[in-house]
Parts: sequence; structure tokens; C-alpha cells
Amino acid sequence: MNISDVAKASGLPAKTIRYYEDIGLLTPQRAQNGYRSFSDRDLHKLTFLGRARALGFSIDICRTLLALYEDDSRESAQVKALAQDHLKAIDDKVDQLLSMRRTLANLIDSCAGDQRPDCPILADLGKL
Amino acid sequence: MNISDVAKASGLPAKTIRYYEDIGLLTPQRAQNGYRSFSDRDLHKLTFLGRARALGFSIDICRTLLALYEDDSRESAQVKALAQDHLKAIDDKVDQLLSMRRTLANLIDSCAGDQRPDCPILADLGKL
DNA sequence: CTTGACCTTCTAGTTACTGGAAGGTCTATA
DNA sequence: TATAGACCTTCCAGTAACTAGAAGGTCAAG
Repeated sequence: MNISDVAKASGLPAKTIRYYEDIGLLTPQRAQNGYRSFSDRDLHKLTFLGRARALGFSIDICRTLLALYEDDSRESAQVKALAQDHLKAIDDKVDQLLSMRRTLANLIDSCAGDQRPDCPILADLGKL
Repeated sequence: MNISDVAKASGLPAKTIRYYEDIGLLTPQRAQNGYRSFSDRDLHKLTFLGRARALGFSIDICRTLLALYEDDSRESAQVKALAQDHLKAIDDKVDQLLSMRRTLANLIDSCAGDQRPDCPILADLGKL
């Protein structure tokens, strides 16, 4: 398969696939003409990466997950631990966003939003 | 005030303050010796920036907010609109994270997490 | 034999800093 | 007065994960 084939099949842009090769996540064969030639296994990896990235795993963790994926002697506990760490990171991020959201929503509520210059949002941001 | 003074007072690292000057968010005076000399107004701006950034506004929006802050003929509606756009962006981000979270939590639940290699998490990520 | 859709590599830009090196300045103390 | 160390300066490079674009090679169809 050429790059556009696996791009279509995996849902990843060709640019991203080249990038993944650059950083060593996969190493497709090359055809005589220099074109990348992807195997089913490559496509599998790309799909795996696309899913893991969609769940928010960093490239670095994806590298580890991919290694576990390919390692028949892995222990599922290792994978689960990584996933749990990530879940915690997501929860932390959500908490942080919700905290921002609360503050921001309060400020918005307090602002008339009319043609006058008085604005509690700016006032609050600027207070010492 | 020297940079470490406003760093302490604003809570921003000196590096960040220099960066904010680089990108034109403020233009402190210079003393004879070349040191930056910050006014109260500079400190005010830095505090403003720190708060706005803490609410997740991008530097670009902060630039606009700062301009509005300094503009006596602003209309509070402009500020409120920016804040509402940002609130929406936060909500979208939270939704996205919660969607990830749901999927990930389901996968975690389905994984035994023991010494065996069988792992529904990896299986799911890898399925075509 | 040309057109257009592929493919290649390479460079640089994105966001918002952060770290570190090399070197000038200021202040307090020996 | 010398010097130590705590400031300050600029500049360069790196971070995460791509993405855009330029310049140019390849392939299949008409």
C-alpha cells in the first residue's frame, strides 16, 4: 500500500504518517521508486496510534503502548497502569478547566455587556 | 522596579516577563545600566496578563483584552463576547475530555490488570 | 507526450514558554 | 580595594505534535 492508501484506511493524514516514521514509530519498506510500501502490520500500527492519540495518550506513551502491543509476553497490568495514569491526567485537566469555567462564568454573569465601558471582567483581571 | 520585583509581585517568572516584552505585550523603560525598569502600570499589565492566562485566554486574546483594558471608550459588550467565546471553547474542550474519559474508563474496567498478556485495552486500540 | 495525481525530501512555522550559556552590574564584606 | 554572589542582559535552542509549502521525481491514462 502507498501512503495515501493507509492514510485513508487509518484516518491519519499522510503528513502525520511520515512524521510517525521520522520519529521511529514505524518503519515501512521502500519500493524501487523510493515510495513507502506499507504492510498490513504497518496499517495496524497506524490505526492503533490513531486510536491511542484520540484517547489523548502522548506520543511517548503511545510508543510504550505500541511496544506492549507487539510484545506477547506483556502483562496486562502494565497496560492498565498506563491507562489509569492517563485517566488521572484527564481528570486533573477536567478539574482545572472546570475551575476556570466557574470563575469565567461568574465574571460573565457580572458583566452587563452593553455599550458602556464599565466591565467587571476587566476590573477583576486588573485588580492588584 | 527591576524584573525580579515584578516577577515576585505578579507571580510570573522573569523569563516569561521578558518573553512578554519580546512579543510586544509591554515595553518597560530601561535604566542607565540597561536593566528593565518597570512602572506600576507595567506591573498592573503583568498581573492582568497572569490572570487572563490563568483563565486560559490565549496570548492573542490577551493582547486584545489588554487593549480593551487600556481603552476608556471600550464597550463592555466586546469584552463579554470574548469571554463567552472562550467559555464555549472551554466547554468544548471539557466535552472532548469527558468523551475520552468515558471510553478510557470502559477499557480500564474491562482489563484484568494481572500478569497475563490478554488485554482488552490493547485489543480495542488495535482492532481494524 | 503531456497532464494530473501521486510520491519524495527539506525547511520552517505553530503556542507559550523554558533552560542554559556567556557575560555585564551591583552590593556587601574581608 | 578586591572579590564573591546575586542580580541583570542577550541570544540560541528545545519542548509537543504536527502542518504548510516549496521543489522536484514517478506513474497511469489519454
